[in-house]
This record gives sequence, structure tokens and C-alpha cells, in this order.
Amino acid sequence: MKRITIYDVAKEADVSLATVSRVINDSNVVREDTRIRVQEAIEKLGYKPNAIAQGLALSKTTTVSIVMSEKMFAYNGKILNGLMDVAKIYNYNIMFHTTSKGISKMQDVIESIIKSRVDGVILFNDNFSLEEMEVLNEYQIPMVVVGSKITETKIGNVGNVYINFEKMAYDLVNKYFERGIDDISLVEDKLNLSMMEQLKAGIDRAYAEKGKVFDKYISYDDNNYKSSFNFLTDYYKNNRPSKLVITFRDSQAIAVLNACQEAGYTLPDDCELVCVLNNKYLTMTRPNVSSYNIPEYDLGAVSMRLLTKMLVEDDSVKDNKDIEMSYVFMSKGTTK
Amino acid sequence: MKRITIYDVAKEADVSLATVSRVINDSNVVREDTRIRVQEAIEKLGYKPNAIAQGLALSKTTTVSIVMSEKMFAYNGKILNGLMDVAKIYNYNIMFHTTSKGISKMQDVIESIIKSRVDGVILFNDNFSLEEMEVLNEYQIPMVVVGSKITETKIGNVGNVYINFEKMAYDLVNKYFERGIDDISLVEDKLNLSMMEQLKAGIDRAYAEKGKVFDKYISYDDNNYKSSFNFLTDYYKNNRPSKLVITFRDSQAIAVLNACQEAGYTLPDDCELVCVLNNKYLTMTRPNVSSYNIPEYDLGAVSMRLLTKMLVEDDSVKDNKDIEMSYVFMSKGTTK
DNA sequence: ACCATTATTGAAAGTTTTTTCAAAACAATG
DNA sequence: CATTGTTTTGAAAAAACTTTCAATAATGGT
Repeated sequence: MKRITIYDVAKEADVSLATVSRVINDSNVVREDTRIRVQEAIEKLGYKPNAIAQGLALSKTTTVSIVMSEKMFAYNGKILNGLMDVAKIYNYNIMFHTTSKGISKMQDVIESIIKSRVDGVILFNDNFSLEEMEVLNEYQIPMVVVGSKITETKIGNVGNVYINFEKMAYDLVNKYFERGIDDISLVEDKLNLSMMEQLKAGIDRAYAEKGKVFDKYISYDDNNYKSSFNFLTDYYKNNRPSKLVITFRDSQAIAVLNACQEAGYTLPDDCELVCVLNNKYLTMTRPNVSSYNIPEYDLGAVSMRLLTKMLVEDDSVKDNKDIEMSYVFMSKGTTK
Repeated sequence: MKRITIYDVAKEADVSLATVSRVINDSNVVREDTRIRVQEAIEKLGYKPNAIAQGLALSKTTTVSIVMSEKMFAYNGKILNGLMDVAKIYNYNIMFHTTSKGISKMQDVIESIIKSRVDGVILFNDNFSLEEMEVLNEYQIPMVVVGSKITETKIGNVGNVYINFEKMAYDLVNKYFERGIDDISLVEDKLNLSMMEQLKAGIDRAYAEKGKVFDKYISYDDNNYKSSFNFLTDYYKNNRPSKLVITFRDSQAIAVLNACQEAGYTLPDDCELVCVLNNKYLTMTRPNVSSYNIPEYDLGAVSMRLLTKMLVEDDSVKDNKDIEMSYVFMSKGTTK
């Protein structure tokens, strides 16, 4: 079965391909009656423009790449929905890439991004490096980094839509300082390095201002909940929990909650608990876990919108490529 | 900055483009010393083949589309990982599409799939219809449907990798029948229609064989956990829970669990609870919720592998396009 | 009815690759 | 060294579109 092309439509409508091309691209120079004739031919033959050929002719694929680490995948459903929705609005296709730990994996992804000639890319700020961004930049591919703040803004055409985790942690710690509490611990997370670093930085800054140094990290191999729970239960049977425990992800928070309870403590009286990333599971525990409501959908939507603007070189983004998103603390059952 | 093309490489290496094309495609007809010369030129200029032009020349994009409903997105992290991993192995790019409820949304996705000339598509069996598959089929696009069993196998080139939910429910109900229990209820789920239908069918079949008819559906608007929980708490304060409650998703199971406990019942003594889809959150409750361990990653991996075989018209798939995946029941704390 | 505009169309070149077919280079044989 | 047979290479066509520029058609004004 031969695919029908623009030639077939041209012949059917008895016009040249130039004219057919004009009608599929909504050019306004074509006369009304011929437009109709062409449209009928398109309809009759069931013609669908070949995006590949268009891409070649225009050097433009109306496709953007999204790349994130395999691990973070599960946590970003809503961000992805935001990204997808606005991509749809602006008629961009999504090419999806995941990176895994292996050394050259991000290299492979970059390779395929370059070969695919996508118009732009959205990077999740978890496990890629500066050099990798620079490669993309050499190829003039606009990109936006979503998640946390990027430190190097030197590199060309890159936007950044982020949550200020440093400030979040700084403010949180200070709030407890004001209540006279400085017995705080942080559950480490190896999944999202950059965000974690920023949280730590914020805590450190708060402590430093009081002339103290923060060092209460609770660190363990948290590959699965059960082992985390066991580790923590053990831990809390031997150590009194801090007055405030900060975790990054829901499963860590729930592990802390359950382990504390297992060890005979009650929250929030013996120990307060704050989870950075909010999600629905934190409302299913008893008590519910306090957390930050981060506008995940918006993070995605705003990122993609920013990218679409960058792609058409909208002047309004020239100096507005850094967008800090706000968040709100949701006090639930594990904080006073 | 001009993108460098195969011409530039040809000139640099002082050969024709045909030769350059041969070396990038690993053709074995090129002499060793010229191959090296060309490779050096490629290296020197940093040439990356234009996948779009290749796509046009070959009528082959080495890209496959994955389409799933926006709602189901969050539940399919592992399946997607499976899909991505094997796509990477076979060097396919992934185009990602989500469909939302609106009437024409799936139409839009199909439109863009056809225009993109992807080589194949993976469909999640949630909210698309037979007609939509037929459109894809008209364009000769091989597809595999992943998730639950498809009823119509009439349509051409489609594979199916699935869990037999009908049998799962049938067996489960019978197991309880054997124990003399027939007071069973099912929490309805509006998200994943096809899988839900199959569960119902299995339950119905088991009841029918006993000359009974099943009608204990617990149905409510479960858009968020809180409202589900409130509804169910209310419900269980006025109605004794069935001896067995079956739910589809984790959040439903947890809502039932918490609501029952809230209403003063203990599990599994007053009520047993089985959740069809297993995930880590079901091990964070007390007691842990019994569920079926479904090989999600494998569902994805097997589906993609099947598709890659279909794409090269591997004979071994000719009559093996239906693959039923196994699952195992994990008895945890909510069943005896 | 004629000229000057303006609107509409088509021919042809350009986009970057693969592939076929013929030509050129090389090797082997008598 | 001539001839045959293989390898290796290049010219040109093909893939399906967009766009520029020139040509033609339509319109308005006189």
C-alpha cells in the first residue's frame, strides 16, 4: 500500500504541490475556491502530511525531548502531566528519555537528542552534569532545567524553573530555632542529589548563623521500604528521635513515622516530622505527615511554556529565564 | 553556525557522500583505509547524522510511540521503565503521548502518531476504543496493547501482553467460596475501565457457577483519598464490612483499611482485604495489605520486545502475538 | 479597453540522507 | 601483459516536503 503524498493530492486537486503545501500550512495567499478544492482532495485521499519530510525541509521537528533519571521517574507524574499538557497546546511532540546510573548513559541520551534534531529539551535536575549541558549548548539546543536551581548560568540558552530548596530548609530550621528547638536530623536521600544538596546548604546556613554546625544525618541504604523501616526501628530503639526529623520523600517519611511509633514514640509530641515532597500517601498515615505542597503540575507546565517561548525567540524571555516557583507548608499531624 | 552535513564530511575526507553514508551505516564494502579516513573526518568535524533525513530516506524513524491515559500515568512507572530499557537496547526512540478524557483527545494523539511516521506503537489498555486501533491499523502501524486482554483480535498487526484479570478474580472468589465465604464486595474504579471489566467478569463467572449473582459494588467518586476515606468511614459505620473486600488500586485499599479501622473493625478478622495492584505503599500500612504481585517491569519489557520483533517481521512472532503474563498472590496482613 | 497593481499560482531548487547502478580500481589467472 | 573477476567508489535519483522567484490571472481605475 503506497502512502499518499503531497503529489497525489496535487494531482487530485489539479494544482501544484506548492499550492497544496500552502493550504496545509494555512498560508493566506491561496484563493478560497482552490483552497476548498485542495481540502477536498486531502479529505478524499486521507492525506496526512509527513512530519519527517516537513522536519527536513524546515529544519524544525516540533519535538522536544524530556530527560530524567529512571529513578526519579515515579516521583514526577504530575510534572510530566504539566509538561505534556502545554506541549500539546503548542503542538509539540514529546520525545522521552530516561537515564540510568551507568557512566555513559547520559552520553547516549545526548547523542540521540542531537541526532533526532529536536527543537529543545527539558532536563530534570537530578543526575546530569554541567559538561553534558554544554554539549547540548554547542548544538544550539535550547533547554530548560526543571526541579532545583542550577548553579552555573554561564551556559547559553538555558532556562531554569525551580523550587528554592535552600531557602525552604533555611526557613524551616529557623522556625524551629525560634521555638528553641535545635535537635534536628535529616534523612539522606541518594536519589536526588542536587535537591538534597540544596536542602543541606539551607540547613547549614541556618546553623552557621547560630555559630553551630549541623551534622545529624540519618543515612542508610533506602532501596526498599522494608529495609529502611527495619533500620530505623532499630535506630529509634537505641536512640531517642530528634525533636524534628526532615525527610525528602514520602516513603522515607512513612518509614520514620512507623519506626518511631514502633519504638514507642508518639508524633508530634516526642518527635516532629516534615517531609519535603508532598503527595497523597502522606494523608493516608495516622497522623498525616506534614509536608510542603509543591506545585508539581505547574513546575512542568511553566517549564514547557518557557521552552516554547525560547523556541520562538520570544523577546519576553530574554532576561527572564529563571523562574522560582513558590510552595506552601502544609501543617498536618506530625508537626505542632 | 551551520550544521555540518554528510557533504562536509565527504569533502573533508575527499570521498563521495555515498562512501560516508556507507561508513556511518557500517556497510562492509568500504576499504579499511578509506573507512578510517572518513571516520577521522567525522570525528574532526563532530558530525552527527541527521535522523530526520535518514528517516525520510529510509521511510523508517526508529521511533515508537507510547500512549497512555493521563490518569494511569502515575501507576505505570515500572512498566515504562521496562519499555524504555528494551527500547534502548534495540535503539528505538520513544515518543510519548498522553490522552485525557475529552472526546477528541485520542484522535489528536492518533493524528500526531500518523504524521510522525513512527514505526510502531504501544497502547495501554485503558481508554481507547477499537475504532481508534483500526485507524492505526489502516496505516499499517504495528502495535502492541499492554495491560489487559483485548477482546477483538480481528484487527491486523496487533500484539497483546496482558494479565488475565478475569481469571485472577475468578480464582480469588473461588478460594473464598471454598472457605465458605461468599460475602464479598468490590470497590469500583473508574480509572481503568477495561481491567475493571475483566475483574467483574471473573467474579460474575464464579458466582454464576454457584447459581448466584454478584452485586456488591462499593462505588463512589474516588478522586481523592480524603473523600474516599470519609465516604467509606461513613459507610462502615452503618454497614458491616464484607468478609472480603477487593480493591483495584493502593489508595482504595488503604482507604478501606483505614475506614474499617476507624469504624472499629479489625483486619483480617472482621474483614479481609485484597488489592489487585501491588505496590510499595501496601507494605507501609499496618497491617500490610495483601495484593497480587504483577510483573510490571516485565510487562513493559516484554511488550517492547514483542514490538521490536514485529517491526522486523520476525517470523517467530507470526502466531505468538498474545502473551499472558503471570502474577503471584502475596498474602500479607489483611488476609488469613 | 487598457494599464497598473495586486493576488494567486507553478517551476525549480533546497533540505539531508540512502541506494542503485555503472564506472573505476585492484587482484588474480593464464 | 592481457583478461577476467572482484572490490571499492561515485553520480544521480529518490524520499516528501517548503520556499523563493517569476509568471500568470484577476482586479481597479481611468
